[in-house]
Amino acid sequence: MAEVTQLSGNTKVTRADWLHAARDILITRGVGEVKILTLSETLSVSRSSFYWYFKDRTALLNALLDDWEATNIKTIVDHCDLPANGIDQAACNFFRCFVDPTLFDQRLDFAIREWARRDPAVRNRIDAADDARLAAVIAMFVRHGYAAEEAGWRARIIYFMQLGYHALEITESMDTRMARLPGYIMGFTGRPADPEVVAGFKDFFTHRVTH
Amino acid sequence: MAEVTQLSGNTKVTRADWLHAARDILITRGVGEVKILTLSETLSVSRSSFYWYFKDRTALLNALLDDWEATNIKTIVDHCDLPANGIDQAACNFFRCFVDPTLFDQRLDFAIREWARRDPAVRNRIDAADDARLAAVIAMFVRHGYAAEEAGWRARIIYFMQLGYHALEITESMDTRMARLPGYIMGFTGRPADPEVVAGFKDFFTHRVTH
DNA sequence: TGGCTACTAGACAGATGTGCCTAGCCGTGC
DNA sequence: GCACGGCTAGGCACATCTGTCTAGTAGCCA
Repeated sequence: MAEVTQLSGNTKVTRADWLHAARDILITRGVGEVKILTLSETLSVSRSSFYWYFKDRTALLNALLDDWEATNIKTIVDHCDLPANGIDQAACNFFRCFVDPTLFDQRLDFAIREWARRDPAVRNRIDAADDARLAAVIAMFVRHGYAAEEAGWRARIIYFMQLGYHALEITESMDTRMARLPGYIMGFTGRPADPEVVAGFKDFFTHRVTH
Repeated sequence: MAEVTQLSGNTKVTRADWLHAARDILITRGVGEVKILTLSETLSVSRSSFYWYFKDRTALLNALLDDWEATNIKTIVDHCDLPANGIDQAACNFFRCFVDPTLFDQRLDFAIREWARRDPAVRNRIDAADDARLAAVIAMFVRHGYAAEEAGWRARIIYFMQLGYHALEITESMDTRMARLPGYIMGFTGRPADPEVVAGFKDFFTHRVTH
């Protein structure tokens, strides 16, 4: 919620407030539930005030889509491009995106996918996002000595599996998930994981979450 | 659409017609778009006629959920339990569900998942479904000589990856998908696939689709 | 002080959806 | 041949959401 006292004039909320509230609803309830009436109630502002900041509901949705595109693609691609000593280390870099919600918001990603089912324009944009991400993962495997073909199916397994994991929205303790990490790395890369690399990832995770 | 001429009395559509139309919308547009008004228009029937077959909209949605539960869990569990000479064969049995839409409707499964985000009761039912399916896949690996722990993470990789694959709703030719099959089996099981098994699966696929 | 700008409130019209009620239609069976 | 029961049509009341229009309000600056 905005700091009302710091706003000039008669202003009660900002454009960013509308966007933020809309994003929350998009994630938790889906596009169909992103309603100006509901948002105005949660923001305690008149509904008609919305039209000062946005032309109409579509303009709001487009802004949400732009925000998603700007962050959720780049994060994965960047993490795949990070330097790594071996493929186990590289895989862990990739995993970072998926255990740290500040890096990559999977719930937002799935909300967009659901939206894409109804809107061809959104469909095109998320297809492009998947292509870009998959290309980055493939390049990661190739860089660590995998042949193009093997890199292709390994990249698909690791990327699709991460998506599938979050599609389930499993509520699983991080301990049990971490316990399976060496197995996952073995499965994804075909090579056993260096215990130090595994320890390093667990370290990253605990530090990320605590603060 | 129903064979109107074969219906007795003044009947124009059956309860099954309403269900079928609702299912189509649920899959293509999501729960929120399952509207009695829309359905009545596609069925060319008065909207109020709906209330003869169903108490209200909720009753219709519950019926859809029951139908999904009755088919989409059993199919996967049954295919995991099929006899197989090796794990490559067993994996192919599992894959059958995902290449034959008549066996398992992934789009329906994802429509239910989206619905679960808004409805805790649906959430519980799909969680139970995932547990049952995963248990069946784990048992499949154990039956083919994998230790419990390895069976656990391998089952998760193969099941979550299939879900992730369909979460993307990729439009990929079956040829390119089939070309990656030996690689996928290698990745999922950790063992190379018997070429005969691969050929057998391709055979199953072409025969299933052509008729 | 008084006008300007940026923003907000509330009323209105209209679209779309639900659920209920009543009247009516049409084969079937007495 | 007529009543009955299964099914349908359309109207009514009500709720929800959108977008527009007009009036109004609070700070800023001349």
